Amino acid sequence: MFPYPSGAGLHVGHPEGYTATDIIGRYKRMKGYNVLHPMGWDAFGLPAEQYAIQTGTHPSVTTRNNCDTFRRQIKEIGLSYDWDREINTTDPGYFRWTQWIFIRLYNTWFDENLRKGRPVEELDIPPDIEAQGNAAVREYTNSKRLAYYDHASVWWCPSCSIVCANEEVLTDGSHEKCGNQVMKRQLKQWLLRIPHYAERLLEGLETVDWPEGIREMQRNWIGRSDGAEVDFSVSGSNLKIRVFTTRPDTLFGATYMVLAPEHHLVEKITTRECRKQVGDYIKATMLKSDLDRTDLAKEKTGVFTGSYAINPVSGSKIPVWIADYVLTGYGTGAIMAVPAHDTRDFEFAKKFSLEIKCIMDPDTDNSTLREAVLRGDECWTEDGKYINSANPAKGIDINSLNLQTGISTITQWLEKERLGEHKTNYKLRDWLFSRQRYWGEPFPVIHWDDGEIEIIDENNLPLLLPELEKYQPGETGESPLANAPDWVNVTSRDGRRGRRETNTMPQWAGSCWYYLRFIDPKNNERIFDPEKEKYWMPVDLYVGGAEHAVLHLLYSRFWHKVLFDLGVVSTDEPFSRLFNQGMILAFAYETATGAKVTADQVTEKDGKYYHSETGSELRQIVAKMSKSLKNVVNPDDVINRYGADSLRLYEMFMGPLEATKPWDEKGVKGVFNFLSRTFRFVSNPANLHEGGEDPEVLKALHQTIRKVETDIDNMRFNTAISAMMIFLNIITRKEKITRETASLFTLVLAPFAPHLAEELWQILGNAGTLAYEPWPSVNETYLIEDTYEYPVSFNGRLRFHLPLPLDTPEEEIGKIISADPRSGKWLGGNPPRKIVFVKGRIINIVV
RNA sequence: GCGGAUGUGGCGUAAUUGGUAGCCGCGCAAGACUUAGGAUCUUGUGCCUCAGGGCGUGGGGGUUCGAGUCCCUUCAUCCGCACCA
Repeated sequence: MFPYPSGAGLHVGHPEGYTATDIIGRYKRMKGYNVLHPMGWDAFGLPAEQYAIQTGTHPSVTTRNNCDTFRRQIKEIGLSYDWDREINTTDPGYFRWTQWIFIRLYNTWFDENLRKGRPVEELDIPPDIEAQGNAAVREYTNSKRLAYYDHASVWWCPSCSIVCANEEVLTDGSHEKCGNQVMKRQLKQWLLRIPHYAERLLEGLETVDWPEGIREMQRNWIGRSDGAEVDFSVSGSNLKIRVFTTRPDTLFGATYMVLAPEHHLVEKITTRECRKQVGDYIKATMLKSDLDRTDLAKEKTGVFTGSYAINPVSGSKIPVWIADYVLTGYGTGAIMAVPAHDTRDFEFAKKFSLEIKCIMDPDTDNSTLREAVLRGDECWTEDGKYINSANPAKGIDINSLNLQTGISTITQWLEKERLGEHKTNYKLRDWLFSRQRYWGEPFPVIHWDDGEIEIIDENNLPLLLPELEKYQPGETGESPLANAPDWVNVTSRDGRRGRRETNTMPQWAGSCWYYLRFIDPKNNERIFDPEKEKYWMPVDLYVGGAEHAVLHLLYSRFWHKVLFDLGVVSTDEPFSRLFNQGMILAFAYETATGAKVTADQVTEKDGKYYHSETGSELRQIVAKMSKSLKNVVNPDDVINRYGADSLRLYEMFMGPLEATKPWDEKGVKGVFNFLSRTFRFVSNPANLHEGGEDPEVLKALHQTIRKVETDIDNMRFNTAISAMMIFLNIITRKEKITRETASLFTLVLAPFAPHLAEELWQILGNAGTLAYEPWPSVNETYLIEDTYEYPVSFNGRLRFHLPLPLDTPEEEIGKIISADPRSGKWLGGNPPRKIVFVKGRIINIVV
């Protein structure tokens, strides 16, 4: 995953994944593969803009400087990127195509029958819409587009005058940048209809080689749930309240209903007597943040509307309440409450003394619990046998059925009676796709004064950002782009007036498709050459942090599927294999009062840590690297002290790539020692000879080649390095190896420590670079063993070792063991009861 | 609460996937070389030990000739999600 080039430069966490793919890239090249290993910059984003507000420096200047720093640092690490393919999301030659994709989204609708996106030109307009004229047709078309413009409720930070993404709002409802409370606000926004692709996004997860945890997180985020929608009529009116439930089987236990405070029927059904309390409650709800509303520690709240609904199966009158535990954005924004069999409804019913009617005899051995459930004193959400669940007059009876058959029986009945229908719901919501910022891709959109939205012709892309005097956002929720009237105001040839869209796209936009542009980064005619796309896609290996588990990886998959439906790309999924590298933590030190101390001011003595100047004792903690903890490790410092190869090697030697692990400079010293010893040994002519190679060295060499190649294939770089260390220890003991062996070992080391390996390659008298030398092939004949040192155990306890030819027949083992003088002690004069012999593994004697 | 993962020496970790627990590295100890060592090299290093051995992979139980690995149970830590009906 490409980085956001921050002003702070790289920390040692960045090169972890980069080194891993670099090793694989170099190794695969040696194996003869054509490798696409590129790098670029996800360079739109808020920090450069905040800096512009403070200093007036144009974000492009800040961005360029930051990219220069990142590029320099990455080059110093020796990452073998193809720099001809470098891309930058802020480059007009790049974001022109981001805008192009937006236009594609705008001009696409989702065909539910074919389950794919199609151009809006292919959208059938229903005759009754057609008959209503152009405006109706336009509205209908807009309601189908994957990108649409509408009112949306967004987080707003009044202190920064800026809209915040959900992830920028902390748990206590404050803005992470300034600490002030954010509020909800209605603004006209661009949204993308990602939920249309929910099912496709779920299905695709089954086809990719991704970590199970990430796939599960995406499934949870998409949040498919199957159930039914059921209509409840309001007593004394012809209004109907539709609810969504995953448990239609508990309909007989529905003793009240709850609407979300924002539900459109609330006003209509609230009786005059209840108007004040309902109004007050709605007002109070609006003031609460979403986070307050979902806080489980808080008691449930709600008020009665004064109206009753009719339970469609039992015919009984049940009260209708409003409560903020029912969310407006999910399902129908209304529920039937079954307190006996839903924990949330149970809590609510207890608090407001509502009826709790048990309709299921629980499957449990706990008789106290069972009786409590039957009395309505406890809540039961699992399986059992239905009771009180029949209404002969309506022809429905599910008594004595279990949960699974109960759900299907009652759903079929509901559909037959036209009271409801089977329904699948998703948690996934429309994606809020615009931000009130300057430093992002401008939307290629004009809003004409008559309300029409016009998309700029794609031949006129890119639409560039205007130059600004000030980057401060407007007071009213307008983007800083509103400060550029010459840019914003447009007049058509026929005199029609309009304004350009002043929102910009979120940072996700550029990163949603960057992997595609690497295929053909300089193409000015099209987004990429389709032939090249077919050649390279899908991405064979995508390495990045788990923090992008949902957002980036879900958004990318969504865009990719739309592009696939439109025939722009040739694969349904973009990333065949995903690997998450673990986070690198670092030691931090703090004084008794909690003040943080940088590592260079810490002295270690007898396992304790002291401040170098004050001498006071410090506490060592392991934590994520951050400025506030003063524990950020800069790769520049590591390179200055130990060299780039040591940095690379330690990044990989620390532990498994997927593990979270703490950075420890002592560990860098370990791999530095290994590289130094390698250099001293191989570069010393006294250690090299031209004769035949010692068979033990040959065997060790070929074992090492085998181990390193299988480890690279499995992304287990830590054990590959360990194998090379073992080989060095062996040849150091042998004191002399052939020049040939030294060269082959150098090639094995090359993907990990390319700088040192090149140096050794030349010292060994080889021509040119080793970068394109073929990877050494394993000669199996050197690996064949004829004897094996068997561990001999008695009752599973290892007692001694016994070297035997590998072709020793099993029948002879007993004799050999009995004949061994060491056996007597463990046999204790008895014959072995049983001998377990596993060829080439172990011998175990049961006494 | 739900979901995912992880628990192995003083530390980072390894273990042919049911077959010798602790490879490799750090640290530590002793020694060599040295004016010197935060350089280099050698040796040792899980714990206990009456020196024969015993005990050891978070705890308890089980399967097996044999368990870090499989099963049951329990505890702890980390990461996600969280009133989604």
